[in-house]
Amino acid sequence: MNSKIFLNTKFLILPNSNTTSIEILSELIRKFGGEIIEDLEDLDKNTVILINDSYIGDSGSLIQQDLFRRECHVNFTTLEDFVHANELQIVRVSCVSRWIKQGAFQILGEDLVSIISDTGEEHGSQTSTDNSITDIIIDENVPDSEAETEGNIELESFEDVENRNSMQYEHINEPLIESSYINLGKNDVLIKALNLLAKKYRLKGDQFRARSYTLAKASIEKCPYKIESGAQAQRELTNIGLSIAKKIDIILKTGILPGLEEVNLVERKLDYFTNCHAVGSYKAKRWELFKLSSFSDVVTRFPDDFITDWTMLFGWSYYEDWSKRISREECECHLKIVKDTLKTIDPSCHVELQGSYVRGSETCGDIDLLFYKQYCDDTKEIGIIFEKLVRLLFRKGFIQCSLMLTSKLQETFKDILRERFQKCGLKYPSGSSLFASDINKKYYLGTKLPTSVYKARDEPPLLKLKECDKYMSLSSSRKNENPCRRLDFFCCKWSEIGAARMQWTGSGEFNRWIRLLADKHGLKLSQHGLFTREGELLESYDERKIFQLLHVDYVKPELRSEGLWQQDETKGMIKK
DNA sequence: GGGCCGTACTG
DNA sequence: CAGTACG
DNA sequence: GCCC
Repeated sequence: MNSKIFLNTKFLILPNSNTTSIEILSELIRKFGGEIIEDLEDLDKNTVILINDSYIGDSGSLIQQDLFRRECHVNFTTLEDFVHANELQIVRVSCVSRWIKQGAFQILGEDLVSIISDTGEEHGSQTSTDNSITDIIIDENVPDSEAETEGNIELESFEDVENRNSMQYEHINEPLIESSYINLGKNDVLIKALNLLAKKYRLKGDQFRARSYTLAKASIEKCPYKIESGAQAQRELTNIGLSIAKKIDIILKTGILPGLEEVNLVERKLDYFTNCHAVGSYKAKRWELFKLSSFSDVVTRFPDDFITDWTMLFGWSYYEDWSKRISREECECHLKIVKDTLKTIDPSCHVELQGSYVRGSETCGDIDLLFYKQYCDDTKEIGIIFEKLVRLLFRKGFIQCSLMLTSKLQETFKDILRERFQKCGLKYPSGSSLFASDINKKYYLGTKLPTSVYKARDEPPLLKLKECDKYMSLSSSRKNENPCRRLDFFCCKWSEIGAARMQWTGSGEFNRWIRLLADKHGLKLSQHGLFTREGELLESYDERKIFQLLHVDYVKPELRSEGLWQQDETKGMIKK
């Protein structure tokens, strides 16, 4: 019944395609036969350029050009040339929903967008005057300043947000609604909305409100039937209260996710920053407050931030590589290399994969390795092995960078560090220590396999650096080279192997759930074991015993990923 | 109205 | 101590 | 924002 109205048509979405609603649109385009491209190399003469409506002014031309260029994930000038040479059509993204609705791919005159720079000159200065009155600025600031001045007592009601935003962005929201022809899963719209709300509050630094939305989302994900009303959800599911119930009603009624569209430029900036290692909501908020929107902005304005938190240099350098997923096979190759070198240092030291790998994930975000020695409860000993191991693996070219140092290792890595500092115009702080301890119980590393051992599939990163930040990038781009991976070393005492495996197997949500459960029993659980409130050890060696002491059936690692472990414990999901 | 996981490392 | 990170 |  779905005609392939976009068959043989490629679409390039600008300024970027990594916002949630654009992702949904992309799915739709693919579903109706179209192809979404990310790179200019894939452009052809029939490619249609889609422009996010929030960058299109009343007259149908591009507004906020300098911002647009900065947000652009492709080189805008190159694109412009190609567009002019091949007379490509440039259309507002909101047309997609109309095409699908009408079942015909037909571009009308009013859909077309002009991207021709009025001045023809370089971007940069021309924006300051006109933009103060453009709708973008207004859209962005009104909701936020309001929320701020309300002083956190009563947050803006959902209805308010809807009134502010739905008018302007109805066309963007529209395709999410009429799911008659969009075959989304039963509660997918709700799940997506709650996920966005969680993300929004996490970026704001409101971890608890964010967590509430995460838990509510989990409840709905596990709900086997379609939710018909907010009241029903509140009645039958846990972690859904009055406020979320109201939101559910609005979404069910209108299909809109009010106030959640990508139009919020502030959130997008925060998101760009916080996806860099060592940048959390605090730093991101501060930078955003100073109107910075790229790492190159930050390095000019607050160079000290990069000196004190130098690991950001590597977060920046590997921003794209570290957003890529890793195959299980590649995880095993990383383990083998570490294991082989470990053997030459201390053959009695063991190392094993943990994290999402042991939970059986198809792909992993990073690689977690747990080290221990039989009968050895001295983690210092392993800390010393770590240091040697890191040095050897760096010399072999496997380790690219370390986000944790000791005095010896600062010496080992000093050339790389100096190069990175200088690359972004900073002076290497040769007098100061970039480490706090001389024996670390864990290491965060960047590692890369030689292609002779394993070649990872060439996939686009999930996150892209802005054009102006790319000069620092060490990500593998399209070279015949593997991406750099995040690899973590952890260690544990032999006597704590059970509790440690529990911790490092995760998931994070599973850990929080079972620790909260321990707390309800008046106990405390950590990677060091299960303890009484007074600190008396109950169990740390035998993982199954820990489960027993908490009165829960053993949960297989495969069931410890988000949302899977409470299958026998329906109370967690459905109220009784 | 207070709690929301518990720990390691950095400055 | 706060901030960031790890599962 | 939810739960006790």
